[in-house]
Amino acid sequence: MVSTISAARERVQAAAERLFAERGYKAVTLRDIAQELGIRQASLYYHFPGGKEELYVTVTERGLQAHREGLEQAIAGAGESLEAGLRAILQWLATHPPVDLARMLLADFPAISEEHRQRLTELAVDCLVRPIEQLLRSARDRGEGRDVDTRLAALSILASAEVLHADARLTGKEPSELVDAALPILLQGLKR
Amino acid sequence: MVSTISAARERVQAAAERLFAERGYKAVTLRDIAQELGIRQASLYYHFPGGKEELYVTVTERGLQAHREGLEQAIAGAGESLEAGLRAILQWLATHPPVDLARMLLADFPAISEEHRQRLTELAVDCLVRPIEQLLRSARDRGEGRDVDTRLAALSILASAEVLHADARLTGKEPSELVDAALPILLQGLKR
DNA sequence: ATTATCTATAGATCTATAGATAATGC
DNA sequence: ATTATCTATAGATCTATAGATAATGC
Repeated sequence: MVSTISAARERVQAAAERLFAERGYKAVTLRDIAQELGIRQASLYYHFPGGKEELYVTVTERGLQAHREGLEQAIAGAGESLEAGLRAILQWLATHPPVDLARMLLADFPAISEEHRQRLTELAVDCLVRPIEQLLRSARDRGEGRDVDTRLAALSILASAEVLHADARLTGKEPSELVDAALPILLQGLKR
Repeated sequence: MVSTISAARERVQAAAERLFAERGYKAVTLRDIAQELGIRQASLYYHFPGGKEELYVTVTERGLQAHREGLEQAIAGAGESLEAGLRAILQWLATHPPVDLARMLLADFPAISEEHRQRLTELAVDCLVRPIEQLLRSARDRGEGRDVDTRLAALSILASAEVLHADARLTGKEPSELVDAALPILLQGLKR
């Protein structure tokens, strides 16, 4: 049998992914992660001999790929309309671990080794920005979307989704409520 | 004479503000700040006896208030049009220390003492979100702006400005170029 | 024998304190 | 005398390693 990924290792990854996504690399200690799991900090080295950096790189890679698949399926499942696609994207992002791309690029990635940094930087763009750009481009090609800088637009959508997390946390509102409120802003803009 | 703020203290604040804004509270060490200034870490305690937290709180407060004034003046100086106001806001944000509101609320503020946390949270909303909301509300009242959730719209604008910093860093583009590209997306939306 | 934990601890890093030093201003 | 630095170092925290322990599976 192909080595099954142990349930314990899986739990470690899930806790680490949530904490790193929320607070970033430096603000999360191995002790925080262990505490969340009810085990000792040193026990994490059984599952991740490479320590904090290996754990961070692993769950970040995994999280980015999950976001890519989630975004692609959300878009695919939403049909042809730009509005439906965008709603599906926001809904996905609002209900999964937050992505603070600016923090990743400016704070988290510079703290890890050169070797991993470069790959993660490319992966982040590939998994997060590209699927959204793709949606915008095909909407534009269909004549449904305006002719905008798709890269910047994708970054704006991502960043907007990120503040939905913060706002939901701060105000206690439901993410799906916020998605409904944010969608028309992105679609139709601020100007009458 | 009212005690002049020493030039040395001012330099410390400037360096700290830049680093904290870029990387966040936990990712910046006092050594980083001192190194930037060409002095020893312990020397920072002469200017900020309260240590790292006092330094962070001071420069964050100051930075937030500078952003409030900058945003208000940018809006006031831009005249009546929503487009001009929004361009002025983006231009200000793109050319001053980045504001990662989500990171502040989820990572930085939870790491400082309860007492300062609450005040900074309110101040952040007051200095960043409120001026932008004000612009959107008065544009709406003039019939120039659409009827959107101004809080969410303001958060989106802020978040978009934040990614401009990251994108400028990553691609080497000029912030003002990015402002010109981002503006129509925010104003007119993604849909045709 | 393998899996998954534990305790104990070394070593690195970081914050913070104490006291010395040098320059400038009265 | 005041201002602004320095060196030295204590104490806390964090990452990482070594080796012990207990449970389960063959």
